Amino acid sequence: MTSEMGADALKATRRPRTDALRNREHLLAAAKAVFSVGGPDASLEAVARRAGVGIGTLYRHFPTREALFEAVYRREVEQLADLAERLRADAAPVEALRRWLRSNVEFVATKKGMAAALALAAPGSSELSAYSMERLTAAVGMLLERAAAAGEIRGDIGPEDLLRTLVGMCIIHDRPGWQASVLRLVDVFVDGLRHGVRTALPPPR
Amino acid sequence: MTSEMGADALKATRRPRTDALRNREHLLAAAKAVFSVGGPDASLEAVARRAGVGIGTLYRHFPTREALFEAVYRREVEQLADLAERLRADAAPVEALRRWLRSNVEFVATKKGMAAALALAAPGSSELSAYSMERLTAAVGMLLERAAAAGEIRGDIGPEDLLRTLVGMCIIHDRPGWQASVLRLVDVFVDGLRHGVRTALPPPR
DNA sequence: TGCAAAACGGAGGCTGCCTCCGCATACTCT
DNA sequence: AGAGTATGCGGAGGCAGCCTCCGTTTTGCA
Repeated sequence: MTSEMGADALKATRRPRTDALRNREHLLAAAKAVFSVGGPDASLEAVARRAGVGIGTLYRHFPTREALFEAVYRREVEQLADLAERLRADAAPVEALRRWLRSNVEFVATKKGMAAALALAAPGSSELSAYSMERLTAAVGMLLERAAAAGEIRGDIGPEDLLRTLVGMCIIHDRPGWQASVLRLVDVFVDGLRHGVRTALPPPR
Repeated sequence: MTSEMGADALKATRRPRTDALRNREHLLAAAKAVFSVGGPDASLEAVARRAGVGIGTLYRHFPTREALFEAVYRREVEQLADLAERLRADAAPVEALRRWLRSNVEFVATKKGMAAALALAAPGSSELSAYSMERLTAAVGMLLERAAAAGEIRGDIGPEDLLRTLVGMCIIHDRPGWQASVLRLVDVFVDGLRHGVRTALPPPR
């Protein structure tokens, strides 16, 4: 606690062992594969087996199922966030929003079970996927606000709502050709956003 | 197969024992309660315990988790289908559609974990909830077609898509006040449906 | 009243979750 | 280079839930 640990105690901790890093990578790759097929309830022991490590090792690296999830998706989420940034520069407000949503559909398409996993994760444990939701919310929120500021869409729809709607649209589909349906739904929704700006508020009741 | 079973063989089978009927009711009530709290992965043994029957009895009545699910929801689904029928008589096409969707949100609001359960059930086993989906699809499809035939909404959105979108909108929400958000989302979507009818097809890309 | 069909219920085998701890290994310091 | 030790490994084991199977009990019909 005192003496030689001194000032650099924070960074002086030994850097992780190479085998630990290697195993961590193996686990992430295995988890991605297993969850993609088996969905959110896939066996963690199967993940460990596939990664070629013991179950104990899995739990040391990722103490909870949710922690593993979040780690797997962190990178993918980054990509989506970056895409939003790029679209902001490249496209007109509403069009950028529309394209981002469409890209999201394609992204989900490659994941199968993962969409459900992510969706269920959010409400399940309050801790889980805080990062992912936060990042995506910020990304889409930026696009939303820009379009709203430009007066092109109604301004009372929040980024969380939009994200949830999107996830919901994707979550059930498993039959071939579902992507076309969802893309159409996205267009309908975006049209609805634009429409709302004209009539101020839609007739209640 | 022949002789005295004769013509009324179909109805001549002994009618179910009273205890069997009673236990079945108990199981359905228990399942509704347990699933509402614990979500789709709640313990079936907990359901049996709550119903005051053995686990074997549960499995005899409902051979699979999905069968139990479907049975629980059959009645609730009926109510929604009936509502669609009533709205058809009472409201203008688009307004009927909007109200039905809004009622659905309120319905889901009282179920908590059940929404996720239903959503996950559909893709999980091909057999499951066939009835429910079919019934609701028919109900909302009727409203959709009526509005489309009246030329008030675009015609290329199917009832399944609409249902999935709706479920998706509801699925994540757990915080207080979420209903208001979802009701707004529903309005946005309906606006989008109406808007689409004017511009024929939205600009792709 | 008697008896067979129908239903009951829980023991038991299986799998997955997660913890715990003795053993192996890779850094660090001399 | 060598030794010492923190760090990581991995699986055994306890627990809970899933589902099956079968001996026992109950009920309805004759």
